[in-house]
Amino acid sequence: MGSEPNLLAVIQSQLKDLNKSETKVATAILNAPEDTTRSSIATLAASAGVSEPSVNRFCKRFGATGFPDFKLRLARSLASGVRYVSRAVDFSDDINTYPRKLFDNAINALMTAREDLPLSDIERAVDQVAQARRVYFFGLGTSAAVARDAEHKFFRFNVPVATHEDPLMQRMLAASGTVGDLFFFISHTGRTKVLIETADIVRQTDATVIALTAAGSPLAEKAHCCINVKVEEDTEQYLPMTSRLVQLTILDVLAAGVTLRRGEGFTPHLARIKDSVKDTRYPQG
Amino acid sequence: MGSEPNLLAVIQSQLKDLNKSETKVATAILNAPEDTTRSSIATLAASAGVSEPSVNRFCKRFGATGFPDFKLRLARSLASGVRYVSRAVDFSDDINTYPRKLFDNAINALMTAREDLPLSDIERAVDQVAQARRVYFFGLGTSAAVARDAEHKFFRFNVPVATHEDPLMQRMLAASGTVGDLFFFISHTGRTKVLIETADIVRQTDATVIALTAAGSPLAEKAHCCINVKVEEDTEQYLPMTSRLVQLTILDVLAAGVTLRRGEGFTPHLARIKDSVKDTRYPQG
DNA sequence: CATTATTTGTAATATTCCTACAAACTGGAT
DNA sequence: ATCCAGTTTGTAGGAATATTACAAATAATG
Repeated sequence: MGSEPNLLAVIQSQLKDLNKSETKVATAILNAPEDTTRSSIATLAASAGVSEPSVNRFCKRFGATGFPDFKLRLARSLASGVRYVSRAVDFSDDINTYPRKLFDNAINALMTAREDLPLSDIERAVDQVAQARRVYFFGLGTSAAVARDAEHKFFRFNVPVATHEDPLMQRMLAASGTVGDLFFFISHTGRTKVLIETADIVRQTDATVIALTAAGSPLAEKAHCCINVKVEEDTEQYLPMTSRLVQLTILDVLAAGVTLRRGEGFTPHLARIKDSVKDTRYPQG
Repeated sequence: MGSEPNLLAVIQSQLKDLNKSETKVATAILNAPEDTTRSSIATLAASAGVSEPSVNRFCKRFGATGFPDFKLRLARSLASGVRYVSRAVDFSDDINTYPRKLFDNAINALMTAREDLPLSDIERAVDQVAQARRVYFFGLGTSAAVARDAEHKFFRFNVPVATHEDPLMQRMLAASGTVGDLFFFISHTGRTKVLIETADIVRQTDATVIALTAAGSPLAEKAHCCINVKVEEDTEQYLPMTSRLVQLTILDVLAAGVTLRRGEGFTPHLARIKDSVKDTRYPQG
C-alpha cells in the first residue's frame, strides 16, 4: 500500500511556484479542504474567485485527471488524518486554528510511528519486562512524567516497579542492579548526559538496560534493547513535543504485550486491581 | 460530526436485506472497491449488470446524496482502511496485530476529540491560566502523570506551578487558596471522591477551579470552567486508556494558547529556558 | 387470477465538467 | 512608449456524467 504523499502537503509546498489564479485556488482549498471535497468545480471556482477552467488546470497540475479525480485524492488525503501541513503554531493563529494544528501534529506523529513500528524490538522488550524480577523507569523532565505513567501501568504485572526523577537516586539504584533487574530509560533526545551515565553504571552490573528513545542516540547505544522513537524535525522550538505521546503509546503496547504473555488466567488479577479503586469513586450516574 | 463507520462494513452487514439489483451493486462494489471510486455510474452499472438509476438508488440507500458523494465516502473509508473498526485487544492477537490496534485506538481517540474540540472552554481556560498568580495541577493515578507533564510545560510561563499526588497535601493547599490561585484538576472519570472533595474545598475559597475531565461528571460540576474530554466506551477493561493522550494534547493546546497570549515578546524567555538545558546534553552528532 | 405494492429500466432532463479558442495580461526588446 | 512573443485567464459551447419522472416489469397478497 504505497502511501501517497499528502495532497495538501504537496499543494502547500508548491504554493510559491504557482501563478495568480492557481494560488487563489490553492488557498481556497487549503482554507476549506473538507468543503472542497463536497463542492462542484463551479462552487470552488466562485469561492476562489477564478474561472472553472482555472480550477481544472490546477487539478491537472497536481496530477489528477480532472476535478472529480482531484476531489477523490483530496478526500483520501483528508481521511488519512493528516490535515495540516504547516505544522508549527505561529503568532497569527487564533483559537480556530492552533488547537487543530496541535491535534493534527499529535495524530500525525502517531500515524507515522504506526507505519514503522519496531516490532521485533517491542517483542524483545516484552520478553524482558515479562521476565524481570524488578523494573525501574527512569526519565528526566517531560520523560519523567512518561516514566510515572509507565509505573502506573506496569505495577499491575506483579513485578516491583519504581520510578525516580532524582538523578542521584537513579545512579545509586543503577549501581545496585543485579540479574533480573530491568532499567527502563525514557528520553526524547537520548542525549541527556546524566541519564546516559546512569545507563553506563547499569551496564557495569548484571542488570538489563532498555531504552525508549531516539534511534542512533548515545543512550540507544547503551541499551541491551532499544525501542526507537522517530524524532521528528523540531519544527516548533518552544511549544510541546509529540514524541511523548508516541512513547506513551509504545508503553501501552508493551503493557498489552506483557498481559498477553501472562495469558488469560491473569485477567482476574487485573480485575481485582481495578475493583480495588471502585470504592474511591462515585458510581456512574 | 462523529467518526463515520466504515462504509464497506456497513454494506457488508446489510447485504442480506438488499433486493436483487441492490445486491448486484453491492457485490460489484465489495469486489472492487478501489475501482469503484474511480469509475462513473455508467461503468459501475454495467459491471454490476444493472441500470444507472439502480446504482443511484443504492447510493442513496446508504446515506449518500448521490453517486459522486457515495464515491467520496467510499474513498474516505478505503483511505482509513479497516483501521477504525478494530478496537479491543484480545488474547488471540499476536505481535503483528495488537501494537497496531493500540496505535489505531490512540489515533482514533485523538481524531474524535479533534472533531469536537470545546474551543470556548479552552479559550476560557487559557484566560484563567494566563492570569493566574499560581497554578496547581492535581490528579491521581494515571492522571497524576498527566499533571506532572502539565507542570513541566506550564512553569515556562513565569507562573509558580506545582503538582502534588498526595491527597492530603492537595487538600491543605486547596484550603489555602486565594484570589489568583488556580487549581487545575485532571481526572479520567471525574468521579474520584477525594479529588472532588478537594475541589469542594477550593470552592469555599476565592480560588478558581478548572477541570479537565469527563463531561457531566461530579468533578465537572465543581469547576468554574470544565474542559470536557469525551470518555469513550470502556471496551477494554484491563488494558490502557487513550483518554490521557487526549488530556495531554489538550494541555498542549492550553500551553500554546498561553504562549500566544503572552505574545511574541515572550519567545526570548522560552528560548532561555530551552538553552538552559543545552549543556546537560551531548551535542547532536 | 386480479389487484396492489415493489422493483427495475427507459428516456428525458439537469448538472457537472472539459476543451477549444480568444482575450487579457506579462515581460522583454526596440 | 509600443510592439511582439509567451504566458495566463476567461468565455462559450459541447461532452460526459448524474438525476428525475415515469412507465414497464416483477413480485406479493387476497
